[in-house]
Amino acid sequence: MSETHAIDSLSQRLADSGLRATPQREVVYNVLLKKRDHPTADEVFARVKTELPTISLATVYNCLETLVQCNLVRAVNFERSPTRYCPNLQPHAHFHDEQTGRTFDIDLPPEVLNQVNTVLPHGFDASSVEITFRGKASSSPS
Amino acid sequence: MSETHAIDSLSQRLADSGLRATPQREVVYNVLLKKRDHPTADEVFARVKTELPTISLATVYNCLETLVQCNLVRAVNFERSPTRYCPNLQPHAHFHDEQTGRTFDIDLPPEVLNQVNTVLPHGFDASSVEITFRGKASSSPS
DNA sequence: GTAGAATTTGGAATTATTCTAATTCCTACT
DNA sequence: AGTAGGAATTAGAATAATTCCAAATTCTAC
Repeated sequence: MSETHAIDSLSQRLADSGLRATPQREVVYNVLLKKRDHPTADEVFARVKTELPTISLATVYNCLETLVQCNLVRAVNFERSPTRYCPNLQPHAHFHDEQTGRTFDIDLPPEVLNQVNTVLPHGFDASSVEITFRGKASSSPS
Repeated sequence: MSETHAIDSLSQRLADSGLRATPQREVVYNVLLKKRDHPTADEVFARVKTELPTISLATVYNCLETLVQCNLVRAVNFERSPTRYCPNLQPHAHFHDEQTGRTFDIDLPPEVLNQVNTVLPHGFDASSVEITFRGKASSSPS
């Protein structure tokens, strides 16, 4: 996928959501496409500034959020909300209810855990896995 | 598992790591065992204060970190480090190299994704799943 | 009992992010 | 072409979560 192509799809996506394709948004998106090392907002800010020296950090945050909303970018460590603690040491996943903010433990059968571990290529040695669902919990146990 | 029992295992675990069993650590741990709703550090602080009114927030953070290190507690939203962004929209997991701090995309075959989704009980409607490995990446591509 | 280490404390500092209000930029309409 | 009104950007202040620090306290071992 050429960069220009990608930018076209950016304009398209933005337009679909009734948003404008601005230079800032384009440069932010390009920066993400060019070096796919999961940069932080600060790192994006630094890279974008070489092309748009007057851009502000707030704009970078705005653009990133816009791109996430348009489904062009994923935020990897969501949850700027505080770290949560749980004493359940059995292998389990978490379900985060987006409406209530509550977090539920979801039992994780060994065979599922095993299969998940098979996706790691040679050379990746995982000491832990975290599986987090997000969505709506309709019937809510305790 | 009775509470007393749990506290015994707490002393044990702490001792194993050459750490002391203090009232603060015990109360923090008990608070986590008593109400398993994945509280934040602030919430733990509030609950602990009813029993130890003079405890400080810094101590709560210290105790929580100690408990996590002793493998008695899991931190659910690790990563107090900044949110990271990636333009890869294919279903994929992430591998976080604890030594270098780098994050790698790990391809996620549909059948694995499907199996992961089967763990959700009735009433949980997930709009997204996040799978994050942590560990050591020995051979490191790109 | 006392030295030395571990722990706790309160407050300051830091970090990531969001808010705010003012300005600039577009777009659509005349 | 000129302008009203909304969208986007900007800089800096504000906030929230967490960590740091230095002093006081508490243990533990001798």
